[in-house]
Amino acid sequence: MDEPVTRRSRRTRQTIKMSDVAAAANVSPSTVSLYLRRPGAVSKRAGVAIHDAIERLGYVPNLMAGGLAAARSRVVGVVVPSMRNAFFAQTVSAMQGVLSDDGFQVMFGNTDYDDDTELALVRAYLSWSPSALVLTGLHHARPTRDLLHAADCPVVEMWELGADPVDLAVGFSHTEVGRAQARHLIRKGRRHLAFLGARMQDDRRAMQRAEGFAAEAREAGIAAEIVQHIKPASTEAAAALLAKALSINARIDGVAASNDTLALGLLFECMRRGIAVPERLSVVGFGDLEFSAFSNPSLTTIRPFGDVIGEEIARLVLAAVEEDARPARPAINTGFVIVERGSA
Amino acid sequence: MDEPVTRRSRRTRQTIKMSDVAAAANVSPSTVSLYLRRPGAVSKRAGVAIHDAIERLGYVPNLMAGGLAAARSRVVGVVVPSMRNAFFAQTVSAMQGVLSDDGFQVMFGNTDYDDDTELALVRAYLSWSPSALVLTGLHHARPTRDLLHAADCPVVEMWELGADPVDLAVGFSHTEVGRAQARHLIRKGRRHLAFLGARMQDDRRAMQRAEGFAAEAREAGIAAEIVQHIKPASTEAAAALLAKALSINARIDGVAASNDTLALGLLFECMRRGIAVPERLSVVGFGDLEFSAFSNPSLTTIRPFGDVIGEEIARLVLAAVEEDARPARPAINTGFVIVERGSA
DNA sequence: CTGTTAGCGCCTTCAG
DNA sequence: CTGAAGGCGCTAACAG
Repeated sequence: MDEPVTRRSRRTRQTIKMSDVAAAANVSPSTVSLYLRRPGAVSKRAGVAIHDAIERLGYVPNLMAGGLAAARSRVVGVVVPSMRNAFFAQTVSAMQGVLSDDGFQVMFGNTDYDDDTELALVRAYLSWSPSALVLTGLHHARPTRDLLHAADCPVVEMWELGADPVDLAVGFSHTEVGRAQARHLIRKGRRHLAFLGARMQDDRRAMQRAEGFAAEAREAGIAAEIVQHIKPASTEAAAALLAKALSINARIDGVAASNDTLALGLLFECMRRGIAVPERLSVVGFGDLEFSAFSNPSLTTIRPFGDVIGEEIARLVLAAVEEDARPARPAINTGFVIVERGSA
Repeated sequence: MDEPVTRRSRRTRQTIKMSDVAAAANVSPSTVSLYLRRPGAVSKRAGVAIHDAIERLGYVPNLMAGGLAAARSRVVGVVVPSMRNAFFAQTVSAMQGVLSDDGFQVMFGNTDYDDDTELALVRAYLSWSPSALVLTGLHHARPTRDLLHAADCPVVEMWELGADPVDLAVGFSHTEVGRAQARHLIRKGRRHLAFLGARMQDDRRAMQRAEGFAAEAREAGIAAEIVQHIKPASTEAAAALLAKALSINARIDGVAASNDTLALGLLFECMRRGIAVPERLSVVGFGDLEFSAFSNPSLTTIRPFGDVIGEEIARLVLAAVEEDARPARPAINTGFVIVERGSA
């Protein structure tokens, strides 16, 4: 009666296969196959019989056999820097939601901002003959790019727009985001700006925002500093950045943060130091995280549409599968909006 | 010179296969296969020749063919309620990290707290002959449970410990978390407790925490209310819950929140209403989110070890694959700690 | 340690 | 609309 230590060895079970269903339904296996792929292409009678047999037998198709024969699997490989990042979690989540409705599965992996890891993941996904590959950003190591160009499936690069995508790009311009941040601060009467960034070495897109910010300020004839902190966003990073910015120019009255986590840290630091926000200092974030509306003052920030990116990609992938081709269309700009709240 | 609309049709490319590598290395295909699976089991000479041939030809193994022949794929199916939830994102991320080092891929899906979606995902994953299935929690619809019991791969249930797991469980006791929350408040001298929960209908585990909380209080001879709000955690939910709790018992001086998002909301609501935290009211959260340390006062909370859960599961899966069996061992308790900060 | 031999379960022409 | 035939690329005994 005791539970055995080992429940069941791998080869013990025998699964029901398509030919079993065919036999039970009195049709040939290829008719079952056809029914499964295009139910309409089979006579009503056969369809019903097959459906019943599947139910009765509890048939589960073997997707590896199917994929092998078709030289294509209903798998989409997704590569993100980090799933712990709420942005990408949201996007991947949304993508998975619409893809799974069409019977597609997502395989995903984190690169942790490492090019070699990205390459390894792309290699791994490629060996599943995926229906599409989705990567984050436009930058990839050379061998990765080569693989992607040689891949016989569509490649989607997300969360960044720019020159020379492999196939498709879905996202928005981070330069424009930076410009929007600067523009907003200037519109609020701020004349001494700074962009504060945490761990921007790893994050090309944060860097692009900083550059857009600086360019917009420059064109408006306003000075703007870019101040960086090596370590990731935290209360300490925020404190260090604020101190550094103010020491460079004590008159700074408007700052953009590389992301909301940092922006929130700045808000708390300001509170601690008795710096009035937004009277003395305006703060603009990026990301519109869950907590950005909670703070006091609440955070003015930029909202990207991470879920839209995911859905849009899913739609593109589905369309590409339909056409059986790698589309080369203009990129899709999912845009962003500025969410005006208390801090700026 | 223009970019064509269609880049490459699916069947145009022909991939190089194992037999090509074998020919190039002057060995038989099975030796290549063996080399790929157990490099040590092949002579040095052959190994080097094969390695070179693979590099030179840019061979990418076809994992579907391999999986079909082996009746098993190096895929782990992971089902979570929502990837947008930082807890699960962290766990899945950690799991993916260690699994991919061993050449395993994770397929993941969100259930959005829906039993039918969970069933569909389990079905889908099963058709890939996965090395393991990882689900969240111990509760599943009947047909799902049946499928899981019949599955010929290990099944891991995570983020919850309790009676009757399918195979393995990795997580901690939410009842104990609730008890710890109550105990902490009592130790701080609080005598009028309440557990405030947002959207607990969907979240069995939050409910378990509430029950543990109430049980601990009861055993200590202290009154404890459980107050619920239908909608998910937000500033509004926090305000409503606090009002309701205080209207039930104005003397309430210690509250536990079903999660940190709600707890943070409570902190802001207290600030708004001029309720001193922790002097007048102590607040304990659950989750130890990124922002829990940021608030002012900072949030005392319970830290689960989401990443440890993920790593532990990965290790179990790897071990089970090694043994080629479904292990039936005692569950793994990853525990939790109370992080004492300003709010309680 | 290496090669030979059979499939794995399904898809995809192609006839009927 | 249905069935028969062949093969997708690889693994897993087994024999040498």
